Amino acid sequence: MGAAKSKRVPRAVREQQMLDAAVRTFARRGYRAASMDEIAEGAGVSKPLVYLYLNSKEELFSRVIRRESAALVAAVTAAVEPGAAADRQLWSGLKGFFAHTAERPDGWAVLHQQARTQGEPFAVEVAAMRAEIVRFVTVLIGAAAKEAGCDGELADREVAGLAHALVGAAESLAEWANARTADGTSAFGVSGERERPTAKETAATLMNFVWAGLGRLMAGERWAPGG
Amino acid sequence: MGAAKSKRVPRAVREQQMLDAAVRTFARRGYRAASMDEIAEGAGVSKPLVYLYLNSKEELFSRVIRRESAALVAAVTAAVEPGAAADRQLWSGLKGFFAHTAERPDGWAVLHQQARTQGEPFAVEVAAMRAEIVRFVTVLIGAAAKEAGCDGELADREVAGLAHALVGAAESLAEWANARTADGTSAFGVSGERERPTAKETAATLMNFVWAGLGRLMAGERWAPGG
Amino acid sequence: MGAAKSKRVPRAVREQQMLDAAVRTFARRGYRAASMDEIAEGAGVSKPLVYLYLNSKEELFSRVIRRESAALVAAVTAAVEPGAAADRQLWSGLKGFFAHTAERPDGWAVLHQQARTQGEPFAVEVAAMRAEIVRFVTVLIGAAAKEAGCDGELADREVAGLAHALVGAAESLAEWANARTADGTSAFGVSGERERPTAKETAATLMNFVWAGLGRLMAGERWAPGG
Amino acid sequence: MGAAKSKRVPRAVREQQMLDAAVRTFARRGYRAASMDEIAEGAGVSKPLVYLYLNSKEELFSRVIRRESAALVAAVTAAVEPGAAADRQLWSGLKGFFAHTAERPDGWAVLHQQARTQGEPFAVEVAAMRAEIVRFVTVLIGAAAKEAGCDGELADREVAGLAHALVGAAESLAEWANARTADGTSAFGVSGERERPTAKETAATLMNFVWAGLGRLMAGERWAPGG
DNA sequence: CATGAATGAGAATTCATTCAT
DNA sequence: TATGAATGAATTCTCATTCAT
Repeated sequence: MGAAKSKRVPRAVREQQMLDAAVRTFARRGYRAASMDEIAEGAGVSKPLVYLYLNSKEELFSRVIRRESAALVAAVTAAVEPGAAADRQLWSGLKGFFAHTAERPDGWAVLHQQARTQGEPFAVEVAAMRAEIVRFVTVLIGAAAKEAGCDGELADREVAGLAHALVGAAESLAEWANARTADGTSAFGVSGERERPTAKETAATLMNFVWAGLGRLMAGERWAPGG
Repeated sequence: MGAAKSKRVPRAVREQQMLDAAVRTFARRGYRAASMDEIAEGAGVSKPLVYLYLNSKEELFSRVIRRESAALVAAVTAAVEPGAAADRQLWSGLKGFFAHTAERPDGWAVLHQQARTQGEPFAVEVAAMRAEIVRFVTVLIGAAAKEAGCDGELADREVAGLAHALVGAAESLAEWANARTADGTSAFGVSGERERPTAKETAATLMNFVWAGLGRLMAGERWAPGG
Repeated sequence: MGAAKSKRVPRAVREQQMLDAAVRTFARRGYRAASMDEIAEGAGVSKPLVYLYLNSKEELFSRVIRRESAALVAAVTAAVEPGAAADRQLWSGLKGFFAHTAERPDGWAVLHQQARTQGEPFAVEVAAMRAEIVRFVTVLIGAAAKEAGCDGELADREVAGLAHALVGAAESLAEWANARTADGTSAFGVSGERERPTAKETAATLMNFVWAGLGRLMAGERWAPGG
Repeated sequence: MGAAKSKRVPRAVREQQMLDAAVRTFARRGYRAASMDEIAEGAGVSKPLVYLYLNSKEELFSRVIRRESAALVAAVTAAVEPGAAADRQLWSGLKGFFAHTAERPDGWAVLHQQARTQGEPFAVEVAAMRAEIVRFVTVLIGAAAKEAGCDGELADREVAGLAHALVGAAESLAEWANARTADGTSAFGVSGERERPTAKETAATLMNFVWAGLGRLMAGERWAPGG
């Protein structure tokens, strides 16, 4: 386990190795339970070197959060087709999101599960990235409404709510799709009754659900307790 | 601070005091960062007594999870009207859920944020409760489909997916509605631009969104990438 | 070495044992080089107990400084005869000072050598005690001048300077008299050419020198480079 | 910060730069708290170079002590007028001493405060220099006694004691005159009520006090408790 | 002459847990 | 029923020191 013994590596490379190991460890153990010893060993270096380059556990965690945040945003951004219709943009964005989170489950776990539950210094960093994505989705939904020619039907407030719900649902699905048991194996086994869904399938499920609801709402239909 | 000094309290009562303190502490600090010292002080007893009754930190956390899980399930169960139509049952269940999580934010935080991120022994316990709720919702959606006379349109698999998404969305909203700032105060202040939403409002928002989408899906409409 | 194994000792007693060990260790090694491990072992307890009672190395050092300061001031205060003539008071105070520093060489080393060289938080505490003693000596010299009927001859500024010099000289002599080699043995051995001087002798030496100079100055005699 | 980047500097020069940085750092932080990192950075070189030239922290500190000791002795020696009367020699020596310590406060702090409190290897080195100075002063006082024609009055032992006291007093005054606050600024500010005294003033203060006392003692006058 | 990369050893501090009463 | 006294085992972080280039 750990990287193959490779001495005298340039700093930039070593730092990435350390961040890689840190992502793994933080994802599996959580911020507090992760030990710098384990991270150093995972990176194939001694602890002092980790401190020399990353200064402290707190800063290391911050660096991890920032790197994974940036990677996620980049993946989603790269996936969308700029000029396309709103629904296509949303669709491609979702595919990109699910593909990225499936590819880097540890990174996603750190962002979604660990960073958000560690309070002030860290939760804020993830919140910022999340806000950026919500904003993007809000714009898309607004555009879709306009394209559908139903400007007045959806209040801004409602659009924002929908965006928030959509993002939340996507996060939930991503977590579920990447679920893994404690021993690190996938929760979807050959012996299990179902296979791990592909990013495309997951995106379709969500898109389907959301777009249908959206259509009705734009048509002015609401649910009421009385009904 | 803590309970007023009261000696010779019967065991059952003391245990509840301890669990109360533990919920508070685990919610605010997380499992690892919470110290048995703080919990004992919060309960107004000495540490050895906590160990005498609850045996270990791990067992204490388990007990907390089980107590809060049971309370949540009980609250939701008590809220639904047994004989009513599926949509009304869902609606009242959601109200019950949001009301309970709003009333016991620490309990919800322990279940949703802390227990799930601590791996094997604990995550499993919450997962069991969650599965129970998902099953309940699945039945409701199935019933709704039958009531709407569209048996064949929704595959079982799809129903399950919808139930999962619905539960996930509800969790997301509950977390958001109970958000608190680092200093422990509510994120929705008198001076803020918006008030903390009531359980009823939150339930309505979700119900609206979900029911609309559900209706369309049951009518056989789907979104397809082809546009 | 260390206290005999004695379990279950009341807190107040244990704290004194810890402070005793700390004085020894700080005196021999200096603040930085002293390890909490060594102090704990010296006190015959485990490290966590030291932290439980004294909180941190810094606070432990503070407590040591305050305890030793108080003991020194108490010893000097107890030694002077309140109603006596100024010179007798000075004499008895000096005897008390040298006796105390001879009896507790480690305490004196901590105050005089270690605390003063550790900067802000600690140096200030010793400085306060020292200032108290300088003030006391200043008053005595002033009284002596008045008794000798030479009010105008000695300016206040000069009196203060003399007090300062006198205290400095006493400190210097105390350090010298208690000098010990690195292996902890007295610097004045049987085989050496001289015995360690008694407190009385040291006091006499200083008193003699100071009083003589003081007399001349009060008589208005000064040294001038031209001479 | 540190010296301007200048490559390929001859060894002798580099060593002095390192010693300069070391004096600064040891004076401000103490032996233990001073880090080789800080010293290297202060000297504007890499750490390995420091080790290449000075071998170890211990040896570096030794070199510092020896350099500063030698400088101090040289300054005092250069100041005295060889053929002059004893009192003039003492006077000029004191002036030289105070001038030197004022000019190199860090060097003096290392000798007087740090080296003496670090035990065996270092304390001995300063002690040796100090002994040399005490011997010099002893000779001067003896000469003065002879000049004053009072050979028998002062026992050798007493002369030695006086020399010791005189040196101690001088050290004390030097420390006091060079006192600096924690933030590194002089304790005597423009805004303060008094200016930092000049070397000449400090020397006069001490000379005055000592010479007066000395005179009386040589005249055979003693203080006795019986008073 | 000079340095970027790397580490073994040890420091302070915390915490879950137990013992004796 | 209840607790003051006590500790083994980590954990984060620092530092003097060396190697390969």
